[in-house]
This record gives sequence, C-alpha cells and structure tokens, in this order.
Amino acid sequence: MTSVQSPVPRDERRRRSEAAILDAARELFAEAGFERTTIRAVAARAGIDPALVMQHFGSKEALFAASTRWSKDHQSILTATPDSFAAAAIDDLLSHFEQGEHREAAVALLRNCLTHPTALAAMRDEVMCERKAAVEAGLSGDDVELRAGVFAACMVGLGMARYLIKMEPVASATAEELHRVMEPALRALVRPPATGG
Amino acid sequence: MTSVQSPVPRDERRRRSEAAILDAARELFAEAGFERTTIRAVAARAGIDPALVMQHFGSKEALFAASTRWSKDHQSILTATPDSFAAAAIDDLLSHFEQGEHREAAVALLRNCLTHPTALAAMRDEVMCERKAAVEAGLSGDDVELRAGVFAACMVGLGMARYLIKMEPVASATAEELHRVMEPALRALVRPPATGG
DNA sequence: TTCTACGGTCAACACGCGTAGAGTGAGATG
DNA sequence: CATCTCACTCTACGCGTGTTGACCGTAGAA
Repeated sequence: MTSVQSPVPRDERRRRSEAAILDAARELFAEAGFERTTIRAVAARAGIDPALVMQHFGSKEALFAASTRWSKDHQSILTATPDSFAAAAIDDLLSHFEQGEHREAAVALLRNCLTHPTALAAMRDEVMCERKAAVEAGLSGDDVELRAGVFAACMVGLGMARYLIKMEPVASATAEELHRVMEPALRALVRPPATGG
Repeated sequence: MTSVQSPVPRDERRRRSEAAILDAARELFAEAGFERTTIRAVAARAGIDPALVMQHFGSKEALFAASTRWSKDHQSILTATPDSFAAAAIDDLLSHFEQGEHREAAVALLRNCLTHPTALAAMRDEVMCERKAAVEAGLSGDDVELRAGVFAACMVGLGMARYLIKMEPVASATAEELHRVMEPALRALVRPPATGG
C-alpha cells in the first residue's frame, strides 16, 4: 500500500524528459510553425518547466533543428529503375508522412520551409536536391537536370497540398488512387522527350 | 528661389501614403514572412511613422490581408481546351510571378500559406480550388476531381520550388524550358487514363 | 483672416517572449 | 550515515512587439 519508491534512475529520467520535449516540440512546430510555437507551450505540453527546455537544447533554434528532420532514407528511389521511379517516389513521400515516427518531424520541416531560414536550406539542399540527384542519375535525353528538378517540385507540391494545405480530394485520396493518378504524370518527366517524329 | 508651396492636396497625400505602406508591406511579407515582418520595419521602408500604419489599416492582420492577393484572373485556364490546359496553366503561373504588379502580393501569399491561417485559407479556397475547378470542368474519364487536384498541386509545387525555395535549375529555367519539360507531365493528368487496352 | 478637419508624429503602455541564474530535493556515491 | 551530483523548478530580467492616445502643423472652409 505504500507508494512505490521511485524506481527511475537519473539518466533514464533525463532521457524521458528529452523525448517528451522533442515530441511536444515536433507536434507544435508541425501544427503551428516556428514563430507561433513558444518554449512555454512546448514545456507545458511536455509537462515540465520551460527552463528545462533551455537546459536540454540551449536555444529555441537548436530545439527546432533537433525537431525537424526528413529521413535520409531514399534508397527506394536510388535503387529504382527509370520505369519504377514514379512509384518509388510516391511511396517515399507517403512513407514519410503516414507513419508515426518520422511524420511529425517531416511535417514540421515542410511547414516551416518557406519562412524559416534553416528549414528552407534543409529543404532545398537535403531533401529536394538529393531527390533530384537520385532521379537525375537514372534519366537520359535532354533537360535531364530540369526534368529531375520538376519531378522533385511536383512531389513537394503533392506533399504540401495533401498534408498541409489539405486540399480535397488530394488530402483524402488513398495511396492507390494517388499512384493511379500521379504516376502517369511523373512517367512523362522520366521518359526522355521524343525529339524525333 | 522660395521653396515651392506644397501642391499636394490632402487626399492625394493620403493615397500616396497608403500606396507606400502597401508596397513596403508586400515586399517585406514576401521576403521575410508575416511573423518576421514588423510594423516598424514596414513604416521605415515606407518612410513614415509606425502609428500611421495602424491609422490606415487598423491592425497588422488587416494590413496582411490587404497585402496578399492572388489575381483572380484565370480566364486563360477557363477558356482553354483540354489540349491547351497545360500551357495555359504554366502561363498563368508565370504571369503572376514575373510581372511587377501582382508579383509581390502573390509571393507574399505563397510564402505565408503554410504558417498563416488566413493565407492558408486563401490559398486553398481562392487559388487552388478555383484552379482545380477550372481544370476539372474540362476533364473526362475517371478520377476527374483528383486529377484536377493533383494538377493544381503540381503547379503550386513548381511555384514554390522556383520562386521561394529557389531550387536550381528550376529557379533559373526559362519559360520556354519550363513549358518543354512540364507540359508533358500535365498533359498526362489531363488526358483520360487509358482504361482499355 | 480665423476656425476647423485631418494627415502625420511622438512617446509610451502592456504584454509575451527567449533566456539566465539561484535555489531545491531526491538519487548516486563513499 | 554523510556528502555530493544533477535533474529540475522558481523567479525575474531585458527586449521587441502591436497598439494607443495626446499632440502638431498645415490644407481647406467660412
């Protein structure tokens, strides 16, 4: 009947706090954006004191940098053949946004990439340019780099329309429907333009 | 030699002030986003006092609403045939962003549409859905609404990549190059999917 | 000329923010 | 047990913000 003596060691407590802060920060940065998210709100959601956030991450900027991340796993695109680029890219996008682990961090990056300098640089250099390069490597014909760039731009547009702007019916479409509709368009970018008759 | 008596009537002065404020606000909202733009900075760029901004627009939110606008002129899409949708949509996008008048207002809306509630609603309801409807009206076959939605999403993705994220070579491509590369992809969305062999 | 209306400025308020430093109490260590 | 360590909290500072109301000088009306 006695309340159990706390069996939680110190470093375990610290790890849990950090995880709680990161979870709260990711959610808020993803929902409201960087500027509208306050350290106090993050702390409140994590159930701890605002000063503890500073102690863990040093600054709001550093917390933001630690909260936003786009998984670097785009093997599925790199190993795809030109014929399967389209499907692989769509799956790559969906996998980032429809599983719990990476979801909030990816939404947070996407949400802020137009207004936050760090997020913008990450989006351009670490997400889009990498995807562009992965696609580019498998293309042939004219305008290879531009076609790969437009390819990446369309994917980003799809992600924004679906997960942030939530424009219907793009937001509620199933993965299958998206593949059915989007793949032909992406294939037109992958396929070398017919130069001859 | 006497300094010329001010020939500027009062209402003309007022109109000039308002125009100067709007110009400054559009530039700053477009460059830095809503939260990072201060009334003081707008006033400084317009060469007037911060309080005058309030007197003219009442609040920062109202100034923002008056500064961001996406021209409603999408006649070129409405009057296009399914065959010319793609070209018309690209021209529609380029015309918004490459002429002085609408440019800043459109960039301001696009820049903030992921982080500002009003801008998000405007983007979804007044820009994307209208374009989607315009395209949708000319489509046939299955998934009409979704295809039109994805069409709009790709256009927005192109705009963001080109004018905000500035990913190369999309950002520096000529209009001609964009047409050459992008049109086939959009055509694949417009063309009814081949259901039979 | 005299009075009024109004475009424009000045100084300041109240608030919320990121951040810092001292303090506290429970777990680790001997 | 005594002592130290450290995760955590409390309180507060300084600053920049949106916003306000009193004030000023001049263009227009009488």
